Amino acid sequence: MAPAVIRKISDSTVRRLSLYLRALEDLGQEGSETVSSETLSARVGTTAAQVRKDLSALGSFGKRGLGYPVASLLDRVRDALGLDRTWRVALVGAGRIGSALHAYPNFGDRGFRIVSVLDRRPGRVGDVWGGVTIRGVEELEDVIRTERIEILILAVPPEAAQDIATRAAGAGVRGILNFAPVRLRVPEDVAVNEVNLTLELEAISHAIRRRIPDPREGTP
Amino acid sequence: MAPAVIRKISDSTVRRLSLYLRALEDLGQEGSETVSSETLSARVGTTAAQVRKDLSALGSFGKRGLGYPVASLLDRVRDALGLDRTWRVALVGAGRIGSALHAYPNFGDRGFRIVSVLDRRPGRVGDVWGGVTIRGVEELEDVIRTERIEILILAVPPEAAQDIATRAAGAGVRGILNFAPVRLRVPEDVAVNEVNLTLELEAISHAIRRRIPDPREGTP
DNA sequence: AGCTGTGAATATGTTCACAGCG
DNA sequence: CGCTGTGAACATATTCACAGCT
Repeated sequence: MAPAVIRKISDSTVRRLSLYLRALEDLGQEGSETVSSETLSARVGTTAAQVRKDLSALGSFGKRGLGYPVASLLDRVRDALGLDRTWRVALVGAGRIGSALHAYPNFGDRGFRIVSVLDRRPGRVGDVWGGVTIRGVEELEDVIRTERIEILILAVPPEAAQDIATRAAGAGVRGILNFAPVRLRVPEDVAVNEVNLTLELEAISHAIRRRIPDPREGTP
Repeated sequence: MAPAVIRKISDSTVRRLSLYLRALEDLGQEGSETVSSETLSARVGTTAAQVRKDLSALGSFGKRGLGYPVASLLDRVRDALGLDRTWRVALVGAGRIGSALHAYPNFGDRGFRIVSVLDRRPGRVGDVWGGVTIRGVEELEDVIRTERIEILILAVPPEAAQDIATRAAGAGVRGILNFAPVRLRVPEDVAVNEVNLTLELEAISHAIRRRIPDPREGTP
């Protein structure tokens, strides 16, 4: 069962698969047994052809004339995203962003379990967050090994990020989600994803400027 | 003098401009008067050719044999991103993510000023965050107009996001940074950027799986 | 008929390579 | 020389369009 993913899945397709997943969960909830590429594309804001191309990377199993069976498509998409298991995640940085991420319910729903929290500041160490006691960042390697951490969420100041990433990679972490606005250098076999919040606002700022000027501009 | 937008700048270039900006600020801080495409590319993790292509969209003013003057390049990049001014931003959603974003220092450094905070929950309304009193979300249109809000940061539950986006667009907001995992439908003249935290973790999960194939997945 | 799956066509983004200026 | 600026080559991603299954 569950044949391996056959084709190479591109980055942009992977990101859309994540969107399809959410839409499919909703459709399942609503009782749909089957869904067409047209319907799915409308839900996530792309085209029907794009959906078919993306899903064809998971193998062909849509029913012509009918659409895709929601339940098995859900399974396939979850498999392709590696969500057919739970992931052991550590959060480094117990500041405001760390706190928000720790409480973010969607992570747990998708199988990402934050099983450890670390912080540099002695004042934070020993605090308990939802049953997890915050440990000092000097214990990083130890935590990764004994807790079998695979993914690290980095929510620390930029100047601390590279050192932690290097140590984490050395201790065997396989992926890092980085919120610090610095480009991390890590070994090739560690997957890194950067979330740069200021960049997102700057992209909006640029887009607004390129569009039709705001009629209110110039009015005091 | 108003910044002359010369060429159409692609989305991927805009995102890299934001990275160059941070690198250039660092370089300026370190006292560099000039920087080569090679050096800049190394700092942000791209290629020298890519940097030159990107910067050529801002007009040609690098010095051959020398590189780009850091100070004027900074100005050009800021202009291109629309950062030669401050932006009036409202934050909707005073939960954990909202709280983290409100305290995020980088926004203010780049000219994004959160001048208003709104929340749906009566228990939050009236609280004061850094000098800003939280108002009820029913006052959204009023706040946008009287406070001249141009950009909205949406940090509300997914089921509330579309309604707020629609109302905000109607009241004249020009851009929305959306943290709710739903695709917003807004008029064409409103710039939207989605930040989907679960998607970022899922992309990592997929990448980890692709790198070292699971031994069970060997069957052809 | 209805809708998928996919090559072929197109569009967009990246890298190459080199002419030309300081 | 060294390094930019850029057309041309290449690589990727998206859209089209239609043959073929159910």
